[in-house]
Amino acid sequence: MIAITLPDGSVRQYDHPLTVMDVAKDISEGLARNVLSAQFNGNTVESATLLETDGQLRLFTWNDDEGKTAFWHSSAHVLAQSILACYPEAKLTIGPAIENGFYYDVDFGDQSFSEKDLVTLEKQFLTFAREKFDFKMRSASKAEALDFYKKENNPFKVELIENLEDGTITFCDHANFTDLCRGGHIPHTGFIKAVKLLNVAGAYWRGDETKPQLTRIYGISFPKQKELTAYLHLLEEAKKRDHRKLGKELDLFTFSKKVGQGLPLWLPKGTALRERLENFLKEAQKKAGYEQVISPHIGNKELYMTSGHYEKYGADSFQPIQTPAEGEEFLLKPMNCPHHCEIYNARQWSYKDLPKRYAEFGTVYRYEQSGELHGLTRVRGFTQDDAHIFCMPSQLDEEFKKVIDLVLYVFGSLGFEDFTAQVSIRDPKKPEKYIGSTKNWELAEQAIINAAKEKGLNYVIEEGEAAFYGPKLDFMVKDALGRKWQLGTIQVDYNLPERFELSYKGSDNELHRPVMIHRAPFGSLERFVAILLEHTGGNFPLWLMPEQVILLCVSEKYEKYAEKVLNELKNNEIRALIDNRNETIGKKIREAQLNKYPYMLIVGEKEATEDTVAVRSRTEGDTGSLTVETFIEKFKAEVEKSSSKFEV
RNA sequence: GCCGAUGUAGCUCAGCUGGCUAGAGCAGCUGAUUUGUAAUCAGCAGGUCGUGGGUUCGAGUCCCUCCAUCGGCUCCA
Repeated sequence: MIAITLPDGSVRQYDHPLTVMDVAKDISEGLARNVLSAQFNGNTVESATLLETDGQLRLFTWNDDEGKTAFWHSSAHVLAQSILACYPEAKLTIGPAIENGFYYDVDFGDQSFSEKDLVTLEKQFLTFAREKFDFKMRSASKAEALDFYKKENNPFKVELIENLEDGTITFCDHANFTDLCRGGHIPHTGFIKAVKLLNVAGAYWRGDETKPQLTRIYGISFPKQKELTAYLHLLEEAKKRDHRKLGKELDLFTFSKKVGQGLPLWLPKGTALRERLENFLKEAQKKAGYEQVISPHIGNKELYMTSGHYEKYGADSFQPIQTPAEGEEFLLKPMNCPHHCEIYNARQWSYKDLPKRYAEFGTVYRYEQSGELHGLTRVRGFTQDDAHIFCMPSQLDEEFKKVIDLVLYVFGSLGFEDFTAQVSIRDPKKPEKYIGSTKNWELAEQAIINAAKEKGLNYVIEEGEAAFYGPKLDFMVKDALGRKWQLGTIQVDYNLPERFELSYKGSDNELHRPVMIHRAPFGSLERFVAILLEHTGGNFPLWLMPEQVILLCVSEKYEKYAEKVLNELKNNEIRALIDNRNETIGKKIREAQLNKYPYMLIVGEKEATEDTVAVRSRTEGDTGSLTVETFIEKFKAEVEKSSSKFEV
C-alpha cells in the first residue's frame, strides 16, 4: 500500500505504484487534463514519474507559478528542437524558463540570425508542438553525457556536464530531440497551443563579458491562443505608456545628441512637474525634521578617496577634471553622501543634537555604458531625492519608522498602492564580508525588521543581499500594468561615518560614532517620473498635473470672459490656460483630450451671460454647467482628496 | 563596451529589385470661416534622406567608418 497526501491534507491509498498522472486522473478527469507539473516530497517530478512510496504530492496547473515554469521550460525544449531542425549547425547552450516566458541561448557560429528568422522558427515550433510528443526523462552517466556532446561538437554542454556530478545527470527526450535537463516538464508538447518568439538579443555565455557571445531567442507560450492574444495586447499597452513616447508627446523632456547621450533636458512642463514633486517632498521632509542642504556638482578627488568610492568606482566613472594651473583633480559628483558627511563634520555635535537629517535634491553623474542607457530610467546625470540621517545607534529604530512613514506617504499620494518591501541582511555564513561590529549589525537588522513589521509592510527578508556597509530596505511597486519597479530605498551605513571619522559627544563625555541612514523615496527624480508616467499613462494625479484646467472658447468673441475666469482660477491657485485659437470647439476639445488636461472648461455665449463654465472632464466627458465659484470649490476638494496630508 | 535592428520634413510614416525636380498625414505659416463637446476649408512653406568615405554613368536605395536610437547582455542543464 502507498499513501499519497494531497495539499489539502486528504490521503489517497493505492495498492500498487502508479504515475503522477494516474493520481491526477483518480482525483478528477478535469484536473488530469490541466495538470502541467508536480512535486513529490518537495522534488520536481514528471507526470509520468512512478510513485512507489508514501509521500506528499502537489499538482500544478497553469494557475500556479510552478505550472507556468514547467510550461515555459518545456517550451524552451521545443524551441531548441525547432532551432536544430532549421539550423542543424547551431550549438545549443542553455534555455531556462523566465518570469514571462523562456529563452534559449544558441551559438549560430558564422551564421547570422535576425528577427526576420523568427517567423520560420515559430512555424516550425507549432508544427512540433501539435505532434504531442511526450517528454521522457532518462539518466545517463557522466561519460555517456560527455561522449554525446563531444560527438555533437558542443563545447558549451560539455562545460556544463563537466561541472555536474556523475549519477545526477539526466536527459530529456521528446520526438528525436535530446537535451541535457534536470526535469520539470509538462506531459507532452500538445499543451502548447500558442507561441510567440518575441525578440533576438546578444547574451554572453554565462553572462561573462569575456566569454563568447551567443544569440538569445526570447519567446512566450500559452495553453490557449486567447491568452497569447491578451499578452500581446498587454505589450501593446505597455508600448503606448512608454515614458519615452509620453515624455515627447506631453513635452516633458528631451535628449540632444549635442548635449550628450543619457543627459536628459527637462522642458518647461516637465520641469514644472518635477518641481512639484520636489516641493511636495520638501514640505513633507520639513515636517519630518529634515534640513535642506546644497553641495556642489564636483568634488576633490581626495573626497572620494576618503569615502572609498574612488577605489571602487573610479575606473568606471567619468574621469577626473583638472584645474589648469595647479593640476588639482576633481570628480563629477557620483553621490551626495561624502559631501553630506563633510557638512556634518563642519562642527562638533552633542548627542542632544542628534539625529541630524540633511536632505538635498542632489544631481549626480555616473558613467553608464552606452548600451545600458534607457530613456529616463538609466541616464548619466540624474537628481536624487537624497537625504542622510546621522543618529545614535539607539535611534535607528525610531528613525527607520519615520522614514517608512515618509515613503508610504509618498507612495500613497502618487497612486502606488501595490507594493512590497525587501529587507536585505547579512549572509550569516560570511561575517567577514561586512564592516561594522556584529552588535551594531544586529541592532540595525532588528531595527529594520521591527519597523517593517510595525508599519504593517508586506516584506520578505533576503539573507546575503545587504551591502558590505549595512543592511537595507527596498520598496518594490507594481504599476497599473502589473510590472514591478524598484523604488525607494533605505540603507544603514557604518562605513562612511568611520571613513570620515564622524563623531558626537555622548552623555558619558566620550566621543562616539554616529550611524548614517541613506534614503531616497523616489530614488531619482528622472526614474521616478518615468515610472509615474508608465504607471499613470500620463494621467497624473490632479495635484501634480503641470496644467490642470484648459479654458476653451467657443469662438474668439468670448476671450474676454475666458480671461476673467482664468484670473479667478489663478487667484485660487489652479493652474490653467486658455485656448482661444481660431479653431472649432470640436478640434480644441480633441486636442485638449489628447494632451490629457484633466478639466476642460468651455465658455461661449451662454456661459458669458450666466457667469458659468461648461465642465468637461477628461475621463467623464461633458458634465454640465457650473458657476465658476462652484467649479472652483469642487476642484479644490478634489485636489485635496488626491493628495493626502502628511502627519508627523 | 558587445550582439542584433533602426535612422527619410517639427512628429508619424511611404519610397519595390539603385534611374526623371524625394512623397503623404498631422503640426507650422497665410487667408477665408466665428464656430457648442474628439479633426472647417483653401493656399503656402518645410528635407545637404543621421555623419564621413567608397562602389557606380547614376545612391535615400549597395559596401565600409563613425554617431544616435531601439531590443538584449549571470532570472545558470
